[in-house]
Amino acid sequence: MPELPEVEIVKQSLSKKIEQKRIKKVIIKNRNLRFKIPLKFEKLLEQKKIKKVTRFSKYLILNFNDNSFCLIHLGMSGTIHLINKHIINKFTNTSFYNSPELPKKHNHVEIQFNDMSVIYNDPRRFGFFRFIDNPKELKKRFNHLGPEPFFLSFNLKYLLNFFINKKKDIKSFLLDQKFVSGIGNIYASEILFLCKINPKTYAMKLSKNDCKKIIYYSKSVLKKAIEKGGSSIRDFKNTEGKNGSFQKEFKVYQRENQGCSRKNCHGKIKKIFISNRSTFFCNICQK
DNA sequence: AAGAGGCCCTGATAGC
DNA sequence: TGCTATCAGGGCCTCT
Repeated sequence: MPELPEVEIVKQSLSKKIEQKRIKKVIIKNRNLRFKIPLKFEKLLEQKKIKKVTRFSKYLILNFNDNSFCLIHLGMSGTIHLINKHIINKFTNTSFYNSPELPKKHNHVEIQFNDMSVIYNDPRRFGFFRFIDNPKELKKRFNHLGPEPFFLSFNLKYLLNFFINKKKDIKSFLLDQKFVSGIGNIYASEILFLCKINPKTYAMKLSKNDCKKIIYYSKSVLKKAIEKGGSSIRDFKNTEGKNGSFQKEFKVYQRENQGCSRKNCHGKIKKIFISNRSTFFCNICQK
């Protein structure tokens, strides 16, 4: 589910629901996520108060009052569910895992508060939870990541400089979190369509104007997706179980063989694979 | 150093 | 009905 806009939607609802609350209990059902959750993890979180919930790129960050953090990544299939206590009390006093509101399988992590519980579900287990001791450590975790499209540092000078002698396609760079962080496979195709740039174009071949368009549309696509509550393909819902609607705005993603939506373009949407990831583009207006 | 490719994992769907 | 193959929103690691 989760590129930057979907993670932002989760962040917004988590902020509303758990900020200023104290973690009462943490119950781990399956420690084998992307990185194994250490045995001491529960103790590190219990009794900590959540000062703020923030996000960087596709990472969720629980900021605790004592300046420690919990870093959460949703991988490919991670979802977060909020369950109110009055519901769970009908089922069990100790765990929310059996709530009928949850998926039946793959609920791995439960963080309990007085009045509610946060449940992490992840069938493919590509996501992770990590306790971070201090702000310096946190910063270190993000050291290798490029700017988000929204940052001022994601500017023309940065792109032109980055693309010098880069003999690799632009689609791969949009997915490369070291170059720009937060864009994933869906929005990469959507952004390049709006730019009218072929996804296989080598980065070093892009004009100044191409770079300007990439900057502009990276921001605008992500911003609009956030406004629409994210994209709900397969099972993405916000923590209250509501669907996003940006999937209705897709111009190319999952539109193979359909006509180009651009006025006066008679092109057809093609699907190709670039570094093993599906890539969609119009065969006419993207050259 | 840049770039290509494999791999982690489960589930949904397509094709026989 | 049930097999097998392929693909899915991500990112890390290794090899050349």
